[in-house]
Amino acid sequence: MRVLAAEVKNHLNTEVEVKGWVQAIRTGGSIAFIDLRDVSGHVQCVVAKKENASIFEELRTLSRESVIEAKGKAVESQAKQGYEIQVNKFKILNKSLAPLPLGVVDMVDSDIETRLENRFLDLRKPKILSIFKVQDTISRAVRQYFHQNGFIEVRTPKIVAAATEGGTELFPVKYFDRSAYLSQSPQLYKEIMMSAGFDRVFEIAPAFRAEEHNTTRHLNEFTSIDIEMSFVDDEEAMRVLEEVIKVSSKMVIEENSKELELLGITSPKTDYSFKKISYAECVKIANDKGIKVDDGEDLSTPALKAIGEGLNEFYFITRWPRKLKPFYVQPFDEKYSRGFDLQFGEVEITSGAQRVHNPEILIKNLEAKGLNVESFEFYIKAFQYGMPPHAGWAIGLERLTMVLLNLQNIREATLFPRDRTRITP
RNA sequence: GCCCCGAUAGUGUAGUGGCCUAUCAUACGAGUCUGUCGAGCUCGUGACACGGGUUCAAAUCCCGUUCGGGGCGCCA
Repeated sequence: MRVLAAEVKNHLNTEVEVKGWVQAIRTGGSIAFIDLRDVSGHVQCVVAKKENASIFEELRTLSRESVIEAKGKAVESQAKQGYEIQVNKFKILNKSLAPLPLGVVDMVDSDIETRLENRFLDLRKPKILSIFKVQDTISRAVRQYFHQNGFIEVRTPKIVAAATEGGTELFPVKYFDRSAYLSQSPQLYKEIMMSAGFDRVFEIAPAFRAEEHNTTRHLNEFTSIDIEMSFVDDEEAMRVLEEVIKVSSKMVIEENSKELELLGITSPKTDYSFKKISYAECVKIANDKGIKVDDGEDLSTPALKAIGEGLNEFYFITRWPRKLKPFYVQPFDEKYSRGFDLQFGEVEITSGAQRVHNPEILIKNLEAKGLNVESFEFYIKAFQYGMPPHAGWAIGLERLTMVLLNLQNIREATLFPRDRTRITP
């Protein structure tokens, strides 16, 4: 019966069997130690030559990162962990080649490129694994929250006929004898689900953007956590968003203390204030800090840096000018909209809004943005037979992971990032 | 789409026209060692991305190619 490395301490003075990777080998003339690592952690295994010469020989000639199974008695010892396994049975399940393309526990760090090229090895590092354990907690927390609050999980098509929002570039795909695109966002479909009467939906799914951006916060394929709610306004959507983030960071703190420590997050913040700053205020703040922004112009990265400076904190930017937001965003007045962004420092985490629910206004907005109304017919139709008022938003899972863990590059928060130059591994 | 930068052993680096037969660490290999845990010690293997040019002389300067990193725009 296999025991995980982290569980060995609960089986002292009994025979245990562990399976995993040989992380380190330290040999003396007649005693050999190996650190065996699995998903839970690592444990020291020891063999003395005089007690078992053949195992001793086999152990000392192993290559690092080979996969083995070892049986023996778990005992208290002078090992750093306070216990170890005295191996009496041992089997190599698969040898590793040497030297390794990158060291799993070496003193020297590798470049991000080397790491991503050899991601299977990079991911063996307990610290890197921790990122994805935390990401798992986040997605579990948001799912749990949604299910507890009346949301239905849905799946919308990722192959679409045309651009949904304009603006961003799409990846074309061949669809039999027609051309189609990879979906940039489930926006139109989750709104149609409001017309369908599902009341509240969420979807956690990939989104594809064909922009040739080359930054530490953009991916060409990312995971979008999308929601849409009927009969609510922008304020309620922001309240739900705030709760979702609080609930997930709380669960991370509760369940991932070991991982947070490995990642160097010693005192995770819990009391985010979720201040609301209007677009107009943001323009003023940026200009006061010497970053010129004209009223009505989009907030540039330097402007967002100035606004987010020193704010190690989530905050909303609300009341965006209508002309800066997509056609489906509900107007607030002549000039402003009910669209909002959630920022963490300079990074945009979420974009959301109360949506237009009146089909005439929708058509007017489409025309005003220069979009082809005909190609949105399937969508507009859903508005013409009883569409409730609704609001929603989308969070980038990788971006959320990134800011909660203070990662410097979004690729760190993705197993196999798809960026400007990478489609493999 | 625009702009900037980089490429030296498996990994990460030093190097600024001659002292480079290329530094150091780590990894790897051999040896040594009964309690290691970043093991120690001895010895060894191993690299200037590719192509052209300048020069008496190029890792170093120039041009091109390839690969990569980053900033802006845009966005999650």
